[in-house]
Amino acid sequence: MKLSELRAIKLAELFSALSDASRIRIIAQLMDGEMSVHALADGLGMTESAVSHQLRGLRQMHLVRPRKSGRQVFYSIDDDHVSRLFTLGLDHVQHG
Amino acid sequence: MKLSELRAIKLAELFSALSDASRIRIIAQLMDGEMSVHALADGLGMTESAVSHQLRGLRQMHLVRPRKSGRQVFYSIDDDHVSRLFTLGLDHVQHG
DNA sequence: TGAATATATGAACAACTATTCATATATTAT
DNA sequence: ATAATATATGAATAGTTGTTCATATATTCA
Repeated sequence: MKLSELRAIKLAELFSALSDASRIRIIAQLMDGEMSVHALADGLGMTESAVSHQLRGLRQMHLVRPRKSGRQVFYSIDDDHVSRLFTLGLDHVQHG
Repeated sequence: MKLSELRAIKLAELFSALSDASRIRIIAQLMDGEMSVHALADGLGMTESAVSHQLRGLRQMHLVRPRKSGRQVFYSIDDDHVSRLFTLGLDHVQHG
């Protein structure tokens, strides 16, 4: 398959966004519906700063989407591709 | 979604294996069929050592599979999950 | 306005990673 | 057995990354 260097980099960046256990756990939480940064941090036992830093990367890759409400920001899975990538990966890990 | 820490790590490791442009280009090449290490290195403009190092990681994550024939080793995509992950990711990058 | 809360961000540091170079192993041919 | 070829591997190094800590911005409440 012919793949330009630029596109290879973009694709690698996408998978990089999913290449960390903390981010995976964030996505897993969001699979059940949107959540605030605070709730995510609480649920995962991470500092809010660490979660916020990670959400930034996920946001930039369009894997999660923010919705601001008052002083809270609720994050959710951005689109269907993301949950499909996630569950497909999980499949591979489970009966790989 | 409830996800054990161990499973989160495994999933992150899977995506990590796809988180580098060189490895993505290797996979892209293999999408067309099996190839020797030498042919991969030639086609990608990488040293055979670098390719071999990367193939090791891909092999360990069961993303590619080796077939030894004489002194050559031909690599191919290990299973269907891999090509599906690859094309799904490509989808997201293209019309994301 | 001022205090409190929620999130974001920059800098710094430790941990990890991809490549290169040198070398090792394995297979084939002479 | 020796030389040549294909691949693999260990060590070293440069570059990248995730977390923490301190601080900044934004919003609500009194």
